[in-house]
Amino acid sequence: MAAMKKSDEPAAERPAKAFSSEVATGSRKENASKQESGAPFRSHRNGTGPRAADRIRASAAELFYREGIRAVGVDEVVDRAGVTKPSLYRSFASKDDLAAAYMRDYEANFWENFEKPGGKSYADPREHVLAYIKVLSARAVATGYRGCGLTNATVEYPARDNPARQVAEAHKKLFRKRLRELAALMGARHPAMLGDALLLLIEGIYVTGQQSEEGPAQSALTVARLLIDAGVAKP
Amino acid sequence: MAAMKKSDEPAAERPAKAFSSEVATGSRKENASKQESGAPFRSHRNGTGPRAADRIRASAAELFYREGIRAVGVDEVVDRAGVTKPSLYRSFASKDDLAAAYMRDYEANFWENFEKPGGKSYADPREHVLAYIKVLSARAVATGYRGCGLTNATVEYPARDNPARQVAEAHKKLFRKRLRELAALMGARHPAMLGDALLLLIEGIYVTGQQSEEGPAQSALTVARLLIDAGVAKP
DNA sequence: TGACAATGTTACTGACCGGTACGTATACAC
DNA sequence: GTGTATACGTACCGGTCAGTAACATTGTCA
Repeated sequence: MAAMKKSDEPAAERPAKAFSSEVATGSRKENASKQESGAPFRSHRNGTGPRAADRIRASAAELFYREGIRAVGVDEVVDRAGVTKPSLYRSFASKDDLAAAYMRDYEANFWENFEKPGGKSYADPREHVLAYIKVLSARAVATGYRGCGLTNATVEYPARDNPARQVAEAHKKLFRKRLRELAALMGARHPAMLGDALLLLIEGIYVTGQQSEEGPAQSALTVARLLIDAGVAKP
Repeated sequence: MAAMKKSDEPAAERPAKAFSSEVATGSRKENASKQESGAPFRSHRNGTGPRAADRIRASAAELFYREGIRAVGVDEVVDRAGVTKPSLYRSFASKDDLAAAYMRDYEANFWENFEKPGGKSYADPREHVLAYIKVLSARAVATGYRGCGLTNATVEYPARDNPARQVAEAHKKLFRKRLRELAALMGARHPAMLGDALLLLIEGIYVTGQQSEEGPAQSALTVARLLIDAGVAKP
């Protein structure tokens, strides 16, 4: 029932380029053709190419992110992964369990993106946060942006006991804490409030970014600067 | 195919107390019991109680808002409405069409709530926006809050051609325009930017409000004041 | 009273969905 | 080589879903 295999491969936060899966030896390229028939995945585990479970994770990551979890059936996931349904249910107890694994992978990837926005580390917390928001808001106004997978999951699954939602909820709690921490490091007069302000702004970017291109995310960086400057200024 | 009956009864924005439907003569009370069997709705249109289509709208509004559109089947909608499936399909071409109607109803209700927050009109645009955010953020930290139905629909339906999404997208465009307008009336130096800042904040409230109670929405009113004051101040 | 509009009743369809029973191929141990 | 564990596929199941067909029933209004 509660199998819960451990995550070792982060899911995609950016829409395209989802497949990665550097777990197994091989490094087969997998361009996003709806149903690759050329170069069929050699079955029965012969050393080249990722295992079924990893292919499923990658397939689920891409499909769940782009179309939503509820909208995607397990058949579509396994088809895209080039495996069969029993392979899915050997590694995951249920679709809900797969969705939870997707959430964990997504979260791991999120923290990479957040802690090193644009691939760079930042010593200054202010520059750190602004860099993240800059990268984020650029992505958010691009075509096909679908927001934060974790946020979207809380919208798709309002029930508290849903496994995917639980991962997402826990993450959001952590994220809030981290932002407050960074606000404190900035020297904010009210770190909790500045952290919350930044969180509201960031979640606003996530969600408006998928409502339309040319959305309000354009203004986000300026707003973030304003919030931070107002929050750390001497009274 | 594209029937699209006109809306005349707004959907609920607050979670509880969804049924209203003042269209027909009667005003039967409808407390939210999962499957009211007492006082069965007198069928065949006898003058008391709302028509089938209205009951369906009300039922859909409550269920779609609380559980999400995809999560609710048409059977559940008609069961709760106390009508039968053919009645649904006599008034709505498809579930998608019903969802679009739900969106239109929701939007009508939204504008009422937005233009008269707490039931009051405001001459001062600053007080107007702040009043809305005050009412909103209070609701957003309450148990069972589910955010904005229109926003949620854009998350549930990423495909641009989905009828419900189209209503939601159009609404968000209008809402952005309205906020920029109010920002201009406040005397903002950059009305477009202040409007966007407020939009990002409000959408942030919607979405974080359903992630947890005690969320960052607590700080929203203070943040809004800060944004407005910074945006209208003399340079 | 009779036509009509609105609704209910029953039963059905075909597609899809999550999930599984069971057989099969490969790799490795000995 | 044979045994065994592992990784995978084939084929299927029962349930649910959106949507429909055909007909019965009731109230309204002319």
